Amino acid sequence: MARRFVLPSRPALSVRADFDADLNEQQRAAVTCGDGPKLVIAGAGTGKTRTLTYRVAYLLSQGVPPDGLLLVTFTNKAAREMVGRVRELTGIDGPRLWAGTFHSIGARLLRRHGALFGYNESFSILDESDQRDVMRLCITDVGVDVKRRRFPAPRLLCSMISLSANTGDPIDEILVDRYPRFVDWGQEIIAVTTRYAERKHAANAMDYDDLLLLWLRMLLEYPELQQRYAQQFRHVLVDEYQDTNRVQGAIVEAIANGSQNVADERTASPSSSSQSTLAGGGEVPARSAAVPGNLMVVGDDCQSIYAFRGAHYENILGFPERNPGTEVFKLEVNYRSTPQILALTNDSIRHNQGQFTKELTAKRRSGMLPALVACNYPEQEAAFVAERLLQLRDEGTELDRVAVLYRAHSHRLSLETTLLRYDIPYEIRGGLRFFEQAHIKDVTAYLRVIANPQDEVALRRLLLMQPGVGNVTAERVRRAIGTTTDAAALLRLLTSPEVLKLLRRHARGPWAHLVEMLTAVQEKCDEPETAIRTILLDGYADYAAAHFTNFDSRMEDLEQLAVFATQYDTIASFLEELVLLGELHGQDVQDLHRDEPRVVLSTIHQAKGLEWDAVFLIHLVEGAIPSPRAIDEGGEEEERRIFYVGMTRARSELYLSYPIVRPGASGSLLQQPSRFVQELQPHHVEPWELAEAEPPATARPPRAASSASTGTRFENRGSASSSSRFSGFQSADPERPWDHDPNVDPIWEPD
DNA sequence: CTTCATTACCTTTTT
DNA sequence: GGTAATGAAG
Repeated sequence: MARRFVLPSRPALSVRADFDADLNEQQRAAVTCGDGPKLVIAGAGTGKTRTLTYRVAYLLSQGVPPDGLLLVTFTNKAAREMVGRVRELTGIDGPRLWAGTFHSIGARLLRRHGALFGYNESFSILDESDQRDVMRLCITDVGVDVKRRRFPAPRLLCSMISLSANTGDPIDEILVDRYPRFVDWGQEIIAVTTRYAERKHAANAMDYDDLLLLWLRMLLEYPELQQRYAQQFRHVLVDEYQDTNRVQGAIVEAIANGSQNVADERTASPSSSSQSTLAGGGEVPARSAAVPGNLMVVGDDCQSIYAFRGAHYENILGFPERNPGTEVFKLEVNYRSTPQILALTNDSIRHNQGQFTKELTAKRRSGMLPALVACNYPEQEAAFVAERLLQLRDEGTELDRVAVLYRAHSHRLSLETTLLRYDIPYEIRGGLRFFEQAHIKDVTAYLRVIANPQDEVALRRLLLMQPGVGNVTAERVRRAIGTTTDAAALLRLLTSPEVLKLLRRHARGPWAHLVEMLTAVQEKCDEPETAIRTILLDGYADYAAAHFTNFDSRMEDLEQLAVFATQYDTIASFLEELVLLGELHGQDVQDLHRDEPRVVLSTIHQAKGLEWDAVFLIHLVEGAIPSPRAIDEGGEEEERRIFYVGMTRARSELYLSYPIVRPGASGSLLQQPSRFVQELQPHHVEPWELAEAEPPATARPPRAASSASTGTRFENRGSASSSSRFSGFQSADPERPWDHDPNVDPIWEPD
């Protein structure tokens, strides 16, 4: 028997947090509760983040060591902010908290334990376009007779696989449910996806889903690891739990309940249960919930908007049943929005069934009624937003405290051109990601090949950039090289006679240059910034000049990439951040230059968790929201939740607008306002009437407007800011958007 | 074999 | 506007 050694309990930290003064009663209850499973239902604007950070601070103050906490957030940015806040509250200098997204924590653990699944610690992480590249190769590998009938595009195949991974349903089931038109291709699709897994594995590369799946497999198939992490992470906290999927739910429950489950897992043969589960899909096994651990999940079922990527609404709804003894906390005091906005959002979400009952009450003072603005055309809607933005700025609301939100990226197009015309500075969130642009991927491909010499995707990218090298040569080179885990060995292979003889004569000069560049990068593998600058100076700048029309802006991007890279000590850590941290645009890079306040343009999805003084929700028409394609996925209720999330971002002013006419090539279509707008009780909103000022004599009177231009201005009747008037469109460019389409008939009549 | 041009098809939301 | 598949010229 081992000797018994008792560790003294750690001294409590000097915590600056005032748990009495800083929190309301509901928050304090959640922050200071004891052990066991906890579900915190935190309505929009009720101080969810505050509660979570104070909970962490509280646990630390109770002597829980920093690395005994696992804090899972929805974005890495949120994790950084929370850790910073905890640092302020506890006075701990850089607590070694495990905080991050599921994906980044998964990556961190798999760097350590990936060998269990045949990966080494320098595995690459594939983004979506990498996945598509691999998938395209797999289709040719399998030799699908694409001509016979339309075979799903690589992009579709990737989303099938991803959906299968995140829901746990096997591919053929996914086909039947979501892609019935491809059911006939079932055999081939399975062959291709199998090949995809092989290629990925051979490249020592994981995709996003692997970071979750392999993490879960690690816990389920290796009970000693499960036990180890269950003992280390005595407290698991999960934010935005309503948007977790089955795999993520299983991961946290496996950790939180690991110490108890170990006995079960050992008796039940682990290989039989878990392998079948994960290899081919199938059910994620129901966790045996004998003695639940310290798992606190925080979320708002009303804000679950990620079903499209496998978010499992049941995770949060069924949490109390799955975890007996769950204590449920509710945060219902809203600090964000005015009572008027809250009344409207409560009214809207009431139309959903199946949710935890809660009624948010407002803490803030009374404000203006939310505005309901019917517009003729998208361009008029955009002009309204632009004019109102200028007014708000005049009234003292800076543009960076305002956001314009929409359901889909495409809805912002007319707005963007209008803002340019008005010279209103704006910032777009999302859309194409920084690191997914071709020139960024080109440059990082050099780094990837050095960091992970097996990275076939990156190597292939480099090869195809070489003159005289195409698909066929690239594939031959890959075969000739085989697999190496050593960068130096790879460089030697690249210059070996076997490889060189595959090249055409005129390709050999550039080839030598490629190898030189890679060698230079290898020498700089501890200085990502220098490595990037070397690549740029040694040749990529020339390549870009020859291949891109907008050479200048691309080089600026790359310069910013180099600046960003200064934060990292190694190429490996730099690359990992880059892939997992999607949003580089907004915060980290561009703000270096312009510090002028800018209005934010964003999808509702990306606005999650944020707030602004004034929010415009635009394009609220049937066909846009709810999105027709979404009806058979998350369903109407999820779309209503998206609408709800959008509205609840607003602190003081909320504008709901919709264009009535959709101009099209073959004439114009009349559109209905979104059902979510129509179902609102009228007394919760104030209709604003748009009327256009008489145009300058030089311009032709707009046809559609002629019927509506009885008044020359709109008024926001009785609102707090009624002194300001909508001044019409005189300042607009003479080239008026509604003149573009002479086929448009004035089919809209004001009532 | 590579490269360029032309075609058809789609574009909800993202780590 | 963007990507993917196809065909034709060098």
